Amino acid sequence: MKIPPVKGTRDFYPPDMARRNWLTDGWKKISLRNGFEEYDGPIFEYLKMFQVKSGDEIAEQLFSLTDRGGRELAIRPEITPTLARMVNQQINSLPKPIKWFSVPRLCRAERPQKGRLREFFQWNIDIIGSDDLLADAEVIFCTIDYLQNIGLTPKDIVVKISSRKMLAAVLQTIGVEKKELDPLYALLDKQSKLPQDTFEKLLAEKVADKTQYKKILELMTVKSIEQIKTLTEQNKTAKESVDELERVFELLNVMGVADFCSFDISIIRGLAYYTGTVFEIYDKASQLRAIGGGGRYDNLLKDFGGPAISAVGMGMGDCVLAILLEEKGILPEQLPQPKSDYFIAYANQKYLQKAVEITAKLRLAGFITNFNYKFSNIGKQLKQASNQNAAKCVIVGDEFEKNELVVKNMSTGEQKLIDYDKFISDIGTKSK
RNA sequence: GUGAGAGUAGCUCAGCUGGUUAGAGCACUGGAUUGUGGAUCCAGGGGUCGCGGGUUCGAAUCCCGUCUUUCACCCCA
Repeated sequence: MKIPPVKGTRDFYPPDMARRNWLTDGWKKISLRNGFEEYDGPIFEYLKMFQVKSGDEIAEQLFSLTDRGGRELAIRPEITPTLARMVNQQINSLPKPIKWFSVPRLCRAERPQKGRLREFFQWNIDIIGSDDLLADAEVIFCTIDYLQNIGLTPKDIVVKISSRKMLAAVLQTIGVEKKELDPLYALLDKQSKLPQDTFEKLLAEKVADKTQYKKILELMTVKSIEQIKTLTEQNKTAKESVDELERVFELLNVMGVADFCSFDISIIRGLAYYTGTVFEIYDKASQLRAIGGGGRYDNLLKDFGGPAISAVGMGMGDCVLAILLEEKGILPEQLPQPKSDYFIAYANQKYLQKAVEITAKLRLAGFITNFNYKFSNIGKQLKQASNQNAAKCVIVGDEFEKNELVVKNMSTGEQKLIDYDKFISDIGTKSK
């Protein structure tokens, strides 16, 4: 019986696994150098956990199960609720700000399409317990640090940044009621995906007041923060939020990553819990869906039964990123060759035993070492050695009668006779 | 949930206006080469042409259904 792989999942054959590791190792390396510590949680949680901040529609896109004790569980579709739970549990003993990162494997029962699968990996970084704009800037910097590190430039990607707080304040000065904000966000967020006339039509349906409608439309065309200052009569919150956003850009400039960043009023993010800075990373051509995104959220911990502590975070999935890197020719280049240190060849079946012994000694000393189970001629064994990218090949042959081995450097082709005892005593230990 | 395209060897695909035994490249195995690799040449293994039904003397090829997959919509934490 042939059982196919499950829809929306991937098999990672060794070359794929090498790429995946290259990607996730990069996430980890950059997180650490930006001062984040790694955490992880269980791959499943109570179903309820994922229903707290989102409705039933999202619950339909969960892989859920009932365990034998009747508990309703779900495989995690995101790690933020777990993070909130973990932080809440130890909130009083953790030094602030908490800077944590994770690379969880997540599952969502959505229909797969380009850049979206049912199982994927997502890099998450969060700074909890600081409302300083430095935290906002640091999260964005860390994100760019990674993207830049793997070879992407401002020609390839752009981080579009805006502020929920500012948008809310400005919309309110225009006259939009607070309770109308969320449904309006949903529409404004789609502006870039819709043809302009469709967008205008939908907006007109949503906003009955003609003056309001015009002002919103005008607001959504602004290209700089400067324009917003002059666009509306200022109220205190609006002014404050504009200053804050400018401060974030100033910090990003100081950090030397301003080339990657641009203000974009249409960045709102679907999620209701964002309260301040919001940002999304896109490929420059905007051909792909967002590579990642994040922002400041003030109520998340509280929603999970903790204190009202401000936080800012970012999430980036592996699917879209991999597509972009593939297109840019970065991923294939980076594919690490499986590399071994030694290949032990034997010229005659009677030396097999010795070859096994040498292999074991080298392995115990930390060297990646291989040999062939089945005897074949030296040419074949050398071919195998080069296929395995062995740095050196040791040949156990008739020289061994004189207590000698042939050690061949596989890249130069150079080979020499080495006394067996000397070879063994010189093995040393490979630094790990 | 809605719509469109695609399923032929391990992979990428050709063959498709029906016609004998279904092909190529890459990969794999063996040989040329019984002690010297990466190259080259030769040979070999590997297929229920996604599955089921229909039309036909004859179906990989045409028709219907079904499954899978890709892409788009919805959604996007």
